[in-house]
Amino acid sequence: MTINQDTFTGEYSYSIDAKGRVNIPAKFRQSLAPENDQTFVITRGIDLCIWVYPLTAWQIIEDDLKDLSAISGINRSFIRNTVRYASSVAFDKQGRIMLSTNLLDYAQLKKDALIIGMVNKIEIWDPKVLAKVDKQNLEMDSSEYDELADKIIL
Amino acid sequence: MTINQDTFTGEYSYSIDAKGRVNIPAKFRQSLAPENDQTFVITRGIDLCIWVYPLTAWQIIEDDLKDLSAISGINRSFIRNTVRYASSVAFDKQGRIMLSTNLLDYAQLKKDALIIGMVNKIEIWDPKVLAKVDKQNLEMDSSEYDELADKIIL
DNA sequence: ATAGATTATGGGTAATTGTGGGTAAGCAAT
DNA sequence: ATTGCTTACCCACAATTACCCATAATCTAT
Repeated sequence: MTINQDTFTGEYSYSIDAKGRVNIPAKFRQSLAPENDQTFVITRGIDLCIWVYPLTAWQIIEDDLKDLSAISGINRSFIRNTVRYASSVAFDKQGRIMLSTNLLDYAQLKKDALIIGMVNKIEIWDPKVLAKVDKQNLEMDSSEYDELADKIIL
Repeated sequence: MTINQDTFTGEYSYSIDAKGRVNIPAKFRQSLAPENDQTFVITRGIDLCIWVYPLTAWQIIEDDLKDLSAISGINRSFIRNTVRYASSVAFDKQGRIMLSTNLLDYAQLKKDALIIGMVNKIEIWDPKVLAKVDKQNLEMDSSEYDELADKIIL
C-alpha cells in the first residue's frame, strides 16, 4: 500500500463533464505528496495529450528555466514554448480538476478520457487518439525500442 | 493554491480597450508577491512584445545594471535600451494596467493581446506578431534547442 | 452478504473575473 | 482663465469559475 510518493502507474477511464472537469483517479490523489497542496500543473504533452505534473515536480522545472538568461533568443523561445500552456490546478472536494478549452482542443478530448500513470507524471488521452498513436508506434522500426531495453531491465 | 511567488506561467488572450488598458490575468495578480504593492514595471522586450516585471524583480535588474562599467560602449547602450522605456504601473480595481502608446506601437498591439507567463516575467504580444516569430524560430537551427532540452527534463 | 465508507458524476448558487463606460481631477497649450 | 486632452477612480454587467450539495455506483471490512 505504501507506494512511492508522486509516482503514478495504471490506466483509468473517466468522463469529462459539461464544465470541462475530469476526475483524478483516487489512487493518484493518494500518492500525491502532501507538499503539493493537492495541486497539479497541467500542460500540453509532446504527443497529442495533456501532461499532469505534481506541483513540486513542475517547480523544479521552473527553477531551471529561471537560470536561463533572457538575452539569448533561443532561451527565450525555449522558455516560452515550455511554459506557455502550463497552469496549476488544485482538485476540488470531489477530486476533479478543470481543464481549459485550449488543452481540451489540443488533446482532442470530448467526453471520454483515458488517464495513464507515466511514473513521474500523468497523461490524459482521448481513447481514439491514443489508439491511433499506438498503431503508428507498432509500425515503427523497433531498433530504438531494443536500445531502451538494454538500459531498463523489466 | 500556494504557488511560487512572482512566477508566471500560461497563455491568456485578452483585449485592449479604447483607453489602452489590458487586464492582467487573475492568476498572475495572485502570484504577485505583496511587497510589489500591486505594481509592475513595463518596458520593451527584446522581441517585439512588452515585458512586464514585478516591481521588486525590476529593482534587482537595476542594481545589476549599476555594476556594469560605463566605460564600455556596449554596456552604455545596453543600459540605455533596457531602462529607457521602463515605467512602473499599478493595476486598478479591475486588475488592469495602462500601456503607453509608445509601447503599444512598439509591440504592434491593436485590439487583441496574448499574455504569456515567462516564469520570472510576463510578455504581452500581438497574436499575429507572435505567430510570425514562432514560425521563424521553427526554421532556426535546433541543435542549441536540443541542448537545452537535455538539461531540463520534462 | 451486508453495512458503511469511498468514489465517480451531475447540478445549483454565490463569488470572481473580464470588459465597457462615466465622471471628476490633473495638465498643456492657447 | 478656458479649452481640450489625458489620467485616475468609480460603477455596471455578462460570463466564467469556485464552492457546495446530492446521488448512484463501487469498494472494504466484518
